[in-house]
Amino acid sequence: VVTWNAMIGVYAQQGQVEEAYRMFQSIPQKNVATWTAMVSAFAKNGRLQQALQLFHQTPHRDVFAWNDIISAFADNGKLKEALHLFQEMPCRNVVSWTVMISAHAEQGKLEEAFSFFQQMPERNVVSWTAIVSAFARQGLLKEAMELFIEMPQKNIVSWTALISGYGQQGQLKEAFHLFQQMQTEGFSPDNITIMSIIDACSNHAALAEARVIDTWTRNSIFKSDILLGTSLVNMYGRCGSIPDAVEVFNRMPQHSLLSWNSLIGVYAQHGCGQEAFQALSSMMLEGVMPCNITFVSIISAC
RNA sequence: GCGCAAGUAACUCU
Repeated sequence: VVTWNAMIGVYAQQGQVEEAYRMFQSIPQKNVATWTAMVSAFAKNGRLQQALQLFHQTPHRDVFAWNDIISAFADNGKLKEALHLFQEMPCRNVVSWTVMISAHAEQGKLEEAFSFFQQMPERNVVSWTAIVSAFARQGLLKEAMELFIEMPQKNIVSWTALISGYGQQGQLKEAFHLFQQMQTEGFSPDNITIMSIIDACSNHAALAEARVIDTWTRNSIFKSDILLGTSLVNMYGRCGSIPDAVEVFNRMPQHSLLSWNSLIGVYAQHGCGQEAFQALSSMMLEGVMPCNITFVSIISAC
């Protein structure tokens, strides 16, 4: 049963809801976890009705099952229903409360989110991070920072939430300072941390900072992947530096269609038709087939 | 033991 439950989760993650459901039906002895996994599978693929229906059929619903369906409603923007279920549920745990925090934060209802945070009987690092993130995303950096300082334990997610808040507000120096500080305190940034800084540099056309983060990814023991490389290319494009964009691109061990599109897009932004065409033939030499987006970029480069 | 909650994100146009 344990294995089956896990497989439902795997199918769900890949968007194979039908497969998951077929498997679910064939499982002889289901437990609550089986049902919850299936409800979650429906929910994550936007099948709220089926999720709800199955939830109602679930025997011996526990707090996990309840949290799951509440979170499903919340994810689909049905805050009212989520709240109602939260009030109806027989018992709540820290996850239930945290779902309410993030659900309200998502809708911009910061006051409510904070009120849930204050009312909850106990908090963990996830609930703290949820509230820090809520304030940070709204640009209330002072409040976010205060809560961050106050939180008893931090992890990489908490740090990233705060950093990305500063990044989105264009407070790059502060974002970088936090980036340093997190490492001083023993936390290694991951792809998500880096991506949020890249995004900040891109959106604020901060070339100097862009180079700092690029250099960091090069010098640290850090598994950079295609997605990150592609984002660096885009970042340099938005910061207006073609040479830097080309250099990161060439440094990438693998290029996907999207990486090529990004490079060509950078050329396009700067009207470099010649280079765009060269890139087009290079990509085909590498065996990557251009798509319509590629051609749109090529055309606009000319 | 399995199922629920927190951080970022792609390329063109919008």
